[in-house]
Amino acid sequence: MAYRRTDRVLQHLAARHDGIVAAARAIAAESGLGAVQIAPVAARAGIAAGTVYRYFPAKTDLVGALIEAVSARDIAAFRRAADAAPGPLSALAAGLITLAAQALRHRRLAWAVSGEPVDAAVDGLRLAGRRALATEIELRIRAAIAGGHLPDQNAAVAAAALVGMLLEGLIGPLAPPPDAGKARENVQMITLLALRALGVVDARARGLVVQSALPAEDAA
Amino acid sequence: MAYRRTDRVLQHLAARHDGIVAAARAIAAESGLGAVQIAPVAARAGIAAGTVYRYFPAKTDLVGALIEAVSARDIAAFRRAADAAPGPLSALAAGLITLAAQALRHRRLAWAVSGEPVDAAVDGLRLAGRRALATEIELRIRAAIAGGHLPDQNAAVAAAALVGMLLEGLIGPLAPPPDAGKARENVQMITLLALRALGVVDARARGLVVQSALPAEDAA
DNA sequence: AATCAGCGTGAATCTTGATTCATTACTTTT
DNA sequence: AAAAGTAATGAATCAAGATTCACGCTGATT
Repeated sequence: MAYRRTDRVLQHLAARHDGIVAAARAIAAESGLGAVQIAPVAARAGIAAGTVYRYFPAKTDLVGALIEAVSARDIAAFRRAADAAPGPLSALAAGLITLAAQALRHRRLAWAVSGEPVDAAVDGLRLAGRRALATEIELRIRAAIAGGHLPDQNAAVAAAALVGMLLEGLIGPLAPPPDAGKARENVQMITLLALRALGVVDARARGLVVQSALPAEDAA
Repeated sequence: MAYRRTDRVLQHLAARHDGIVAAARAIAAESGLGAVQIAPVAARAGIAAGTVYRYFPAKTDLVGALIEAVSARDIAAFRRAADAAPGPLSALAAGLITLAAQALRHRRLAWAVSGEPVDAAVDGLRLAGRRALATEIELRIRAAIAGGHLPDQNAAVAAAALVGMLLEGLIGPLAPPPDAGKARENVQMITLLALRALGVVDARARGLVVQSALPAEDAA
């Protein structure tokens, strides 16, 4: 017997694993999920195509890992922003504006992970991430309703609708072109729409949106 | 010289053409755009695979025709409903509720044509249909703003956001399951969200939604 | 240093569908 | 009914990518 998996080896394996996901992510961010193909990913990660299969049984699993990673990041950002806010309504506002800003910042990637056409198998994976995000939003909506800050309504449907609104309005094919100058403006506009959709009156919604200044955080 | 294209022949050709599109549409409605493949479409249309190419230079063109047909129908329905309404705001309400109802009625098809993952080429085609719809909505939003029924806002972004909201909220992967019993309820909920998003206050929005009874029109 | 287990390789193989094209079957014209 | 031109056919061809695998390489163990 030889070659026990020492720490060093384990670490190397983990690094490879992450490197592959990172390569996939980079490609997705640049050219969409469709461009996430084994050969290019491997090339980018500096390994052979076959090697990818030592880390992921199938391409679907790789894409799944990629989607999960991105989703997790989005949800964490939403939660962080919401938790830092003083009340349920501003929590929602902060969370939504954070999501919107994030989506816009990593536009291509966000679209790849949540909207871009791929295939049925991948779609299932996406669903999980998307649902997790919707659930998170739903929770906050419920809280705001409970606190009397929003009219009573079906929080699940509202959450789903908001997710669609954000995605399509900011990064979908209909969204305004990525004019850097107007990014902030668009984020605010969408957030305003979202808050009003929930039943916040115009004036109050505008106030909430302006209040929640976009933090300039970053991360690929 | 022989075989001039008589009426009879021309008619036959047109029927074939339509039959192919219809077959594609049926398959898309049942199993999504991904299932729209030459062989199955041909089989369904009762012809050989090669024949499809006598009518469409490439698969992309066939899919394009399908998408265009469905989009046109949706836009016509929206316009009809909006035109029949008494004022700009109720026109919007009626149009949106019609779209929502239509999407829900032909759920699979609507998703195939507007949301389902396929490939980049098809995406371009979709864009046209989606954009046409958004433009139509945008127009109505502008009218309502001009009439002082809505707060001033970026109508283009709002329209895009609404389209996303409707699609995701009703037929996207996050949408509530197609519980026939609650269909009407969901349509109303989404429409309510949409109107409020535009800045209509809750109470008024609810009134508009209830007013616009869903016409029981139909068409595959 | 010798040995061994698992890692890495990348060319070859497989799969899935779109697309082509030589051939056959129809329609129309004379 | 023969001629002449189209339409339809569907098996064969192509293309794009995912996946496999026999073999060489490396680090771990003794």
